Amino acid sequence: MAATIKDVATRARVSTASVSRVLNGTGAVTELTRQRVLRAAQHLRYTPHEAARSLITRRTRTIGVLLPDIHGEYFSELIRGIDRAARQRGLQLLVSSSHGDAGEAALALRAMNGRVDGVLAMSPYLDAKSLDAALPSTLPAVLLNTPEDADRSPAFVIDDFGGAAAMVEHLRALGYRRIAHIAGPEGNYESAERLRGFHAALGRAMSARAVVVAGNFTEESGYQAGLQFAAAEARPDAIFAANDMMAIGCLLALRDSHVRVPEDMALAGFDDIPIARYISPPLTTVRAQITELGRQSLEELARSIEDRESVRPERHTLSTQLVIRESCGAARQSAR
Amino acid sequence: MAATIKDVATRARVSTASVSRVLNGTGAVTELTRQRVLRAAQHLRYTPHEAARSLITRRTRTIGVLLPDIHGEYFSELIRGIDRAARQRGLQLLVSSSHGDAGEAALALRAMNGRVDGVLAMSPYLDAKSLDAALPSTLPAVLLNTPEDADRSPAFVIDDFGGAAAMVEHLRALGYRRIAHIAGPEGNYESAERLRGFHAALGRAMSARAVVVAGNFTEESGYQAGLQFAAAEARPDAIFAANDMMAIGCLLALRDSHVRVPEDMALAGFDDIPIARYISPPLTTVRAQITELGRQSLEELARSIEDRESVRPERHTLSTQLVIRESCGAARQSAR
DNA sequence: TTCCGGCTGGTAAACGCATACATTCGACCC
DNA sequence: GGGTCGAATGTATGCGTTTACCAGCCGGAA
Repeated sequence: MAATIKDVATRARVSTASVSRVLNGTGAVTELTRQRVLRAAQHLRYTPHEAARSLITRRTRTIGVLLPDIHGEYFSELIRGIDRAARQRGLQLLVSSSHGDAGEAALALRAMNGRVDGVLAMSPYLDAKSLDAALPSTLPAVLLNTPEDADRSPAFVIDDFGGAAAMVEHLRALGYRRIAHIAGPEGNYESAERLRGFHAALGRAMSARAVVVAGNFTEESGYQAGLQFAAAEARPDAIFAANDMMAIGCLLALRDSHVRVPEDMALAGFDDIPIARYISPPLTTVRAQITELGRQSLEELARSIEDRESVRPERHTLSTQLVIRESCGAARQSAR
Repeated sequence: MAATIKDVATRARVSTASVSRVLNGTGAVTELTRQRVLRAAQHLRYTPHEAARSLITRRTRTIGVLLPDIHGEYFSELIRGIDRAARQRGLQLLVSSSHGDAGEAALALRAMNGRVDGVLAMSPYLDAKSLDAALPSTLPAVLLNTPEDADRSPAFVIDDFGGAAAMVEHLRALGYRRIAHIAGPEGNYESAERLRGFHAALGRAMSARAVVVAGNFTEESGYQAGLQFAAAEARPDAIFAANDMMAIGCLLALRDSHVRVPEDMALAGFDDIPIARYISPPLTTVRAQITELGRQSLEELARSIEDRESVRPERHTLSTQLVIRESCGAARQSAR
């Protein structure tokens, strides 16, 4: 059994109140008792029981993080941003991953109740309202890449539509006309937005006959799509994948099919994960500020925990940026 | 204010004890009261306060994870393994990253006290004994890649020595004689072991005149080392980097210096992070079972939480495997 | 009818801590 | 020397749960 505050009090021959006062630096104490308490605590290797503590202080200094996955470069970047900001503010992170449906997410949320001061939730498959509904209504939350506006929580989203549109315009400006798209998973908000941007930038005529292949954000699905494009009788001259991992899978398929990139076919991705600039040819892509997404949403959450009144359920959109490398045959640039 | 068990009890016109019994399925209750409680709980959207709960049950169903960093492919893989195993067992993860020194780590550990059932700690800079010392002595723990054996905690480590030695032997078998090493950071256990393996496999004579450049596991440090090798008057014919990220940085430097890999210089890494097979030439490296490291250590921790008696402070070593790709000029293989 | 035993369900204590409030004690002033 | 005031410390309550223990009730057996 670990030592409790009582043990320390007994050993220091003071009351538990004094121990608490010394250890938290609250209230006045004589130097003598201070020393006595400190010595006793040290001797017993006393560490306060945080659960008991937060029960009464109503503060946990912990943020719950709800993600659909935790693996891969995208989430690694996201968590990096969250983690940095959290560490800076001395907050802990209680993470929970893989939530296929609303039920699972609700379950995870329940497990967090009473153990976190707020929740950061990414639910590209779940609209904000049902997530809001699953949340204890008093718990501050910030939503990431969520379809609709929430009633009570701020949201941070990547400008998927704008980014995709910009990329397609870039491809058109380079002269590509038969532009195909590898879409992300069905029902995913970001997939949908990127697809919407793709169509919007193509314009009505091209959009109508544009080839869109279904993918699911994995390398493997990109590979399959790539094989399909390579074998097609009317090959596209450019492929825009809804994320970088699929673009990479596609690249490998094209390589295996002896289709040269960018000479025979241009290839572009989305996200600008670190790996994008290492492959060859370096991948032209859309930079999404993923780390920044994590950082800003945590900052906002921390703010709304400190001052619950100041919270407004606004929607913040993070801009994207075209990153032109070599996979689309545009002017050569250094990959570094 | 969120609803408490009392509110539910009041609304259902029963005692809190009955509510607890219904919700936890413990103890006998009439179907009538069961329905009443369930309805009241649902109406109030009641969710138990986990902190209060774990205070009395002495169970948190949460694992504390202490890592030096949380970012990059290596840790992403590690967390993936941990997360999978945790999810399977219904455990939550309280993560804490970036612990430069023992003091910081101890602080993080304190913040976890009373909120976790056990701790998974990776401290390549910290020996097990001082970590053990910082831990509340009753808290089960499992150590990752730790220098020494712990007195009371099991440890899981990668066979860094064996892996490095195998790689160097492979390079020697290919005919390389001037083999250089880019070492990991000073004081890091894995760096030291990999360096030790490097020297051991070279044998006394070659080892004595082998060039070792200091790095710190980052791409940038690998890049700097690469520049250095390219400019050296007596160029090495092969470079073995202590991890893949440095190998990649080195590769970029060599490319910038117009040194061809593997024709002019062979290059090998360590870890086999996902990116290793995407770069060109695909990187010959040592596969470390990082995901497995995470999985197994979590499993062991979960076991020792369930049955504290069964714990023995054993040291488990995970084997490594040579992954031969193209960066060392060995027989060409498919990168997929 | 009486008594006993098994279900139900309530009462209250405990988990470890912070803190409002009460108490004590010494110093200081008149 | 008595009174006042403030600092130091102790006492006790409550945070939201679970659970040991006990009381009541009902049915069945004698």
